Amino acid sequence: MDAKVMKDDKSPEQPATPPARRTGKRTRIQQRNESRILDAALDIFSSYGFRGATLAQIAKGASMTKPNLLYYFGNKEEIYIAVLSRTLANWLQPLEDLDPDGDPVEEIRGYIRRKLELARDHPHESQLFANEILAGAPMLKPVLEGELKALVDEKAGVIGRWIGEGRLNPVEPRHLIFMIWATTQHYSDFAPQIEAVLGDRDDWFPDAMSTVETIFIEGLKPRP
Amino acid sequence: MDAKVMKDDKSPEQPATPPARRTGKRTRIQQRNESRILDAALDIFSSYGFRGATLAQIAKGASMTKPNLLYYFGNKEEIYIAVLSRTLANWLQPLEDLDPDGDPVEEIRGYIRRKLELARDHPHESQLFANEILAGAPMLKPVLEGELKALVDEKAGVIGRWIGEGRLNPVEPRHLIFMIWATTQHYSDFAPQIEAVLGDRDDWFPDAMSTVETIFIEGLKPRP
DNA sequence: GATTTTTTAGACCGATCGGTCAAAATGGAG
DNA sequence: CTCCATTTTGACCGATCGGTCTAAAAAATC
Repeated sequence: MDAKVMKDDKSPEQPATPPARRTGKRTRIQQRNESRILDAALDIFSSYGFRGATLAQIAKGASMTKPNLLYYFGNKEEIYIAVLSRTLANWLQPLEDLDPDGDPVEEIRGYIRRKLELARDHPHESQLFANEILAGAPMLKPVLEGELKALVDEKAGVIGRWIGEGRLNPVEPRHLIFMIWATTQHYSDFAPQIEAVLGDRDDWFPDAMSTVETIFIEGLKPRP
Repeated sequence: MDAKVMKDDKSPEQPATPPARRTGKRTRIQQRNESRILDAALDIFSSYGFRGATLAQIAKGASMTKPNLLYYFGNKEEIYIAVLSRTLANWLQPLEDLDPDGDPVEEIRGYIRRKLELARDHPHESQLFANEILAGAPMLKPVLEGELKALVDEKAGVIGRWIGEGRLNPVEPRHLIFMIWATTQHYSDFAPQIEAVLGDRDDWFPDAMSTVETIFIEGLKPRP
């Protein structure tokens, strides 16, 4: 397997292979089963990665037989790519929302909050990418070097300008972005560790948010 | 597989099964091969996790045949546990070095530096734990709830005392520790992403260190 | 209700998985 | 060199992997 997420620009979520009725549209059964498959696949792939996941697990999670699963997606890699693609947009959205014309401190506070809420509400999506990148990002590398790098470059420029105007402490903008990714995604990716250390309380969000916010905001706000 | 790293306290690194000569000591060949196996296993397990890794890969990495590998370790899980155990000490060391009697800001600066150097110099060890935890920490959970939780509780107490004395800004100490773990380990675990975004320059350390240091230190230093 | 299309699943396939075994090769001590 | 413990390996095993094929069941169309 090697690197080709997001080939077709049209029909952003259509899973390639599955049959199209004589009347061009997709059946309700198709829609239901495809989304059930992608949901189950996200569960499994996000825990075990591409190699560690098995079609049997995914089929079971989607409450169907393995051949039935392969009726909708040609092979394992196709499912994996479909899951990655479906998740990619949500993944990039919060950074895209960083507004160059907003107040620097408030924009960064908002970005942190959006990422942390994403970590709380959709941990599997974060874990999916974590597994992919740990394995060397074989499928996602082109995206990282393309779309992601472009987006980071753009937003790093914005942050750099804020710093140049003296509205934020001088830091390397790209590494600031990495830090925000790291701290927020940590609450998804290392959830078992956090639960173990905190003692399984699932109300970590307020403390996490206030601590992360304090460090970043106080760390970035220029001293008067 | 389920949860039993670190059962025997004596002989901290002895891989259980392998034969002991009539004269009690370990052969040079044993030592050489065992360490080659553990090195190779770290490479593979850290990329693909327990399930995704194969004995054939590890054997190839250790330049031996698969049955030969299984002459030294009884099965896959035994190798995995041995690798986790060998890595555990280094993993916990930096936090243990946090000195309650030191200057709070300097202690935290030192802790960040030690963790970031570890991320630069031994990325595979970080990735190994990342994979284990992403998979739900099936083997490591007892360690997380035991040793790790105890260590974090202790050091959180220290940080809490510093905060009580007004020597650090008020944050939740455990989440501060999580943040430091997250930001530093990020440079190991997400290395492909960082390289992709930065454009493959491998001199990220200085910028990373100064940015991380600025945010944390300025974020924690009480305003006069 | 008949017919055609879409969906489902049982049986099965070669490849690879983790692991075994017995026999050959090697190493070290006398 | 001899002898015996240690190490190495080729052949092999059942289970599971991703994936195929075919035929029946179920929907949709007429």
